[in-house]
This record gives sequence, structure tokens and C-alpha cells, in this order.
Amino acid sequence: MKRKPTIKDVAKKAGLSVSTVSLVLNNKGYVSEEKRRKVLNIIKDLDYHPQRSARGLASKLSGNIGFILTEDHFTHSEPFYTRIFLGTEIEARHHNYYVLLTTVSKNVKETTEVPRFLLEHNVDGVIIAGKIGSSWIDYIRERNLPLVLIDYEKNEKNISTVLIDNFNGAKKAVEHLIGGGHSKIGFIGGDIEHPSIAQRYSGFRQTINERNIPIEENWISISEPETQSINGYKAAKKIFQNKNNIPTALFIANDAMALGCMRYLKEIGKRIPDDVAIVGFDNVEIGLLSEPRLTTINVHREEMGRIAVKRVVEMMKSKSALVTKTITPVELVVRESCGIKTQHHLTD
Amino acid sequence: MKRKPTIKDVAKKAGLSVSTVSLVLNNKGYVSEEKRRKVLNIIKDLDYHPQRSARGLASKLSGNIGFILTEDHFTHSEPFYTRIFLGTEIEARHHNYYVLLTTVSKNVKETTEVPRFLLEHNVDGVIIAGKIGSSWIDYIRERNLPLVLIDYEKNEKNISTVLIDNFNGAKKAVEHLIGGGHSKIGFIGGDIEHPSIAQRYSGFRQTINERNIPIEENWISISEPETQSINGYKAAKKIFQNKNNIPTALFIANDAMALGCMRYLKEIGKRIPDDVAIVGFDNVEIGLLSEPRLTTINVHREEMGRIAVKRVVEMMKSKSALVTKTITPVELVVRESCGIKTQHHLTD
DNA sequence: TTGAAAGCGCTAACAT
DNA sequence: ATGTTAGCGCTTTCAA
Repeated sequence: MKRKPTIKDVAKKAGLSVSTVSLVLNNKGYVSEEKRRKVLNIIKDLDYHPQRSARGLASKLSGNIGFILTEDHFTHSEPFYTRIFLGTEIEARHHNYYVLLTTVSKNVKETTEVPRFLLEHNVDGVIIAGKIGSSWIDYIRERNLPLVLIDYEKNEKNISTVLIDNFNGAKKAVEHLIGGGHSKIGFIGGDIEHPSIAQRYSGFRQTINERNIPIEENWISISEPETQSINGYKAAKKIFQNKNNIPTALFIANDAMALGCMRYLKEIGKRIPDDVAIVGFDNVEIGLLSEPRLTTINVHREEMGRIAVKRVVEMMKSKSALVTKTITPVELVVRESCGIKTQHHLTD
Repeated sequence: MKRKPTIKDVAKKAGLSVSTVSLVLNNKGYVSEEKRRKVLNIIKDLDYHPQRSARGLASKLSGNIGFILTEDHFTHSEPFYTRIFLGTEIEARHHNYYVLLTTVSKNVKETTEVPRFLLEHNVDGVIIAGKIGSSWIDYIRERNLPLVLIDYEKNEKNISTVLIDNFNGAKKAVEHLIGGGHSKIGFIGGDIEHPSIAQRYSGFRQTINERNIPIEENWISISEPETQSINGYKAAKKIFQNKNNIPTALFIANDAMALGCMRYLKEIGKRIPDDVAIVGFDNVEIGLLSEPRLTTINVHREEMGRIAVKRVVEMMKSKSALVTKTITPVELVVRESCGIKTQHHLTD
């Protein structure tokens, strides 16, 4: 078995110095077109690939991007965040970076809890997805690492973010229901502390107001602690306990809760969408398997991951830490749970 | 901002040589208990963490484990494999390794397609989850990298594997149905080329035979190309097209297909479990949200990931590439889709 | 535009 | 049991 070629081998074969080869490798400095080509060819011939650790040691850069997720997010909202993660991996590949994923608890507790890639200076930038404790954000910023948040923001902190157009998503959902003839519309939110949920809620209220539809506070649930299916179930239970005053439609802040809610409604004999129309948010895969299939708001999760990587890479290249805020668009995906046919029927 | 401490700083402060510190760091050689303690304390004081790339360069080891998934697996069977991946991450942490995840197409096509971590010698071992082309397996073995397969095996290749006890899982599922009084039991398999599916199928047949129940081939579908929900849907359609000869129960080789099948059955007005009882396999999270909730066979996905890491680490430490085959147990999880109550009711 | 040489932080002989 | 020293493969001044 032959040894892996090194930059020396390339240099020797090219009759050039190691440093010239290095310049070609990194697209730096000035190298004549002729020699550049020559080097490139030899690299291909030898199937040479520079070794990460050597580069890292010499350049002080790891070539890695850290991706942090809170444990509960990874465990519960799995399909939502894994898709984002997949996006980061794909995009990172294009920029020749690796993504190191790790999960952490909500807040920094002790050093032993800090991701190793931070302790070992093994990442050049960090992406955090979802709601997370401020302590983490501070920790990373203190270390002067480029940081991008996905689906979360802290206004007071001035950090680059990649967000969802939650407000307009909510607007589209509610307008769709109104367009379908509904005027008794409720809302289930879950953890209202999460900016995304708060925005969806505000989109809901504002749209209802704009259309001069009275808001019935009893049909609104924003006190659940989380946004999982069970919270949707419980919220629905509360809303429907007063049998004389129930909504005919619900806009629910995410699909997981929408599914939980549907389950409860079926248990008490409500038909969906005939008795209660439902629109969710996120467009997770499960919505296609539910009965009826879920009308929802599509979120470009993979794309969000990709954008986050682009931002981090920008920040890493130019140290001018220009703070950006990218809002990704959303679309209504009409299926059966809303009971409304539309001309703008999007495919799944 | 102060410089990150290096091994030299530790050595100096301890009044010892760098090599002694290095020995302590790696638990190698002989260092007196006294000095060892001293070094350890100083490391803690300084909050010193050895730098990966320096270690990598000097030791020829990257400290990374590669995790390869085929694209379709990541995209379609998301919840199944992400949980395995999570397990690898957790276990890797204990051994001080990072896991680099990448997706590839089913077979090696060209060099540009080869995961960078292989090209750049950036992993010390590899884990592959799910069915994958032989070409990938060969590629990795040629490079002499420790390799462990999860939920897949190639008998002729002699590779370490972490598998599911598919046969007994199928047995448990079928026996549960028989115990519930069913004698007209069908099977939906999907991609029968996958060893796991083949084993579940064989468990099905053997159990039925043991109980002297006639097998009706029309109730068996093993010709679908994949194992996704749509395949379950289509398979059910075929099985139920002859209205005069239909089963009262189905054992379905995975939950995704079980859900697809349930959807079809509902469309044609069959009640579950009253008309058709269903048992799936895998215990994916969605099964809890279905209507009725899915009876299934639980697979320890996270644990499988952890075991795979343990095996790879063993192989990396001792070059004695002892081939191991670990079969992880499964349990029946009784919910509503089978219509059978049991004393051994497991929690979710 | 190219080359020589120092050195990144660590490990691993080897010497003591 | 501990220290000395030579690299690991690359990037990066600095000189030419």
C-alpha cells in the first residue's frame, strides 16, 4: 500500500516549491497561469488531497462549523431540525467545511457540558438552531466566533439570523380559513416565548382584526409550555370543553400540535374538516400521512440550513462581522384538513 | 484576549517536560502519581484543551468517525436513521471522537462523489447505516479503515455489524396476532432485497407455519421497490382488491408502510383494528400520532448507534480487526392498531 | 512570481 | 520515571 501523497510530492513532481503549490491550493498570491495549471494537473494525477489537521495546525483554522441543537429540540422536533441540519451539511460541502453536530441542554451549566468543539477550538464558526439559553450565545460570542442563529432571535444581542416569515405564514393560513367562510377561528400556540410562535400568534390576531372578525379569547391557547403534539391535544381539550361556544376552525402554530389537536377532536367525535377545519405550520412529513392530510404552511428548512452556512462562511472569510437577518418565505400547502378547495392548489 | 494555552504552558507551569504532560494527556507510559496529579490540576487551572489538529498531525489520527448514509435513507427514513446518528454522537463523545455525517448516493460513481473525509484522511473509522452499494464497502475496506455496518449486512464480506433481531421481532408480532385470534394474516414487505426485510419476512412465514396456519400468498406483498409509506399504500391496494378473500390482520415490515397501508384501508372504509388488525415494525415516533395508534416492534435505534461507535473504537484501538456481529433485541409495543389487549402492555 | 525556512502544537522515539 | 528532540504536513512571512 502506497503512502498518501503530500504537498512535497506534488512540489517535487512539478519542479516547484512547496509554497507555490500551497498558493495554488489556496488560490492566494500570484502564480503564473502556466504553473498553476501544471500544479493542478499533478494534483489530479496524484489524487492529492491536503490533510486537514496539517492545514488546521498551520492556519489556525479547523475547517469545521459547529451546529448546536438543544437536546429537547433534537429529540422532539426531530424532523424539523434534522432537515435544517441536512441543509447545512450539503452547503458546507460546497465550501469545503465539515459540520460537527452536537446537542446541549438549554443553558450552560458547567464546563464539562460545553461542546468539545468549542473547548478544543475545533470550529471556525457556529450555527445554533432553535430556541436556546442566552448563556450559550454569550459563551460563543465571548470567544469571538462567527455565529448564526436559525429560527430564533434575540433582539438585544445583534446576531445574524436566518428566520421564517412567520407573520405572513400566519396571515396566509388565517386568510385561507376566512376565505373558506370561517369566522369562528381559534389559535393554538404552545410555547409563546419562542419568537416564531409569538410572530405566528401576532399574524393571527392582526389578520383577524383586519378582517373585522371578533376575536374570542376562549378559543386561543398560548399557555402550553411546549409545542409538541401533546400540547396541541391539551390545548384542544381546553378550547372545546365549553360545548356551547366552540370555533369552526383552528390555526395551529405547528404541525406537531395540529396532529395532537386532531387526535383529541376525533376522540370527542368531531369531524375534520367538517366540524372543525385545521391549518398547521411547518409542513413536516407526517402531515401527509394524517387523516385527513394536513393543510399547512411550508417552511424551507433545508434552505434555511444552507443560508446559515453561507452566512457563517461569509463571516469567517471577512472578519467584518456584518450582522444580517434573512427571512425565508413560506407558502400555504392546501390539503384536506381545512376543507377548502383552492385554485392555487400546491403539490405536496 | 489572552492566548489559548498550549502544552508548553502546562509543562512550564508544572516544571515538567512537554512529553510528560503528553503522557498524562494520553494516559500512556509511566508517570508518578504525584506529577500526574500536578499536571492534571494545572490543566484544569489553565482550562487547557489539547488542539485537535496538532494531535492529528502528530499522531496520524483525526479523532473523527465518519457516518455514511445514502441520500434516500436520510431523506425518506429520516426519523429512523437520525436517531441512530444521535446515538453515535452521544457515544462518540464519551470516547472523545467527533462524528462526521455525510450522505452519498447508493453507489460510488466518481471520485468527486467520495466523502471528503475519506479523501482527506479525516476519519479513523467509518460507520454505514442502512443498505448501501457494495462499491462503497469495498472502497472503505481498501483503505484499511475500521468499518461497522448498522442495519445491513453482506454475508460474503465479513464485516462487523450491528443488527436488529428481525426474526424474533416478526415472530413476536405474528404470535401476538395469532394470540388475538387471527388466522388470516397477511404480510407487507417492501424492498425484500434488504436483509432486514427478508428476515422479517422469514420470521413471519416460519411463525405462521409453526402454528399450522395456512399461508395465503395473495395476502403477501414483497414486490414493492421501497419501504416507504406509499409502498404500504400500494401493497394494501393489491391485497384488498379481491374483496372475497381478504386477511383480518397484517404484519407490515415497517411503520412507514404500516401507516400508508392504514391510510388505504380507511379510504376503502375498513376499520382498524376491527376489520383489519395491524402490527408494524420500528416504533417510529409517528406511530403515536396515528389513528389508531400503531402496535409495533420497538427497535433500539439510539443504542444501535452507540454500539456501532463502541465497535469502531475497539477496532481503531486494537488493530486486531476482530469481526463482531451484534444483534440488538426488540420488543412488542402494544397499542390500538392490533385490537388486542395484553397484560404485558408496555409503555410507549 | 517563486523559493527558503520558520513554526503551528502536539506525539513518539530515544536517551537518560 | 522524565527529558530531549525530531518531525507530522501544511501555511506564511520574508527574501530573492
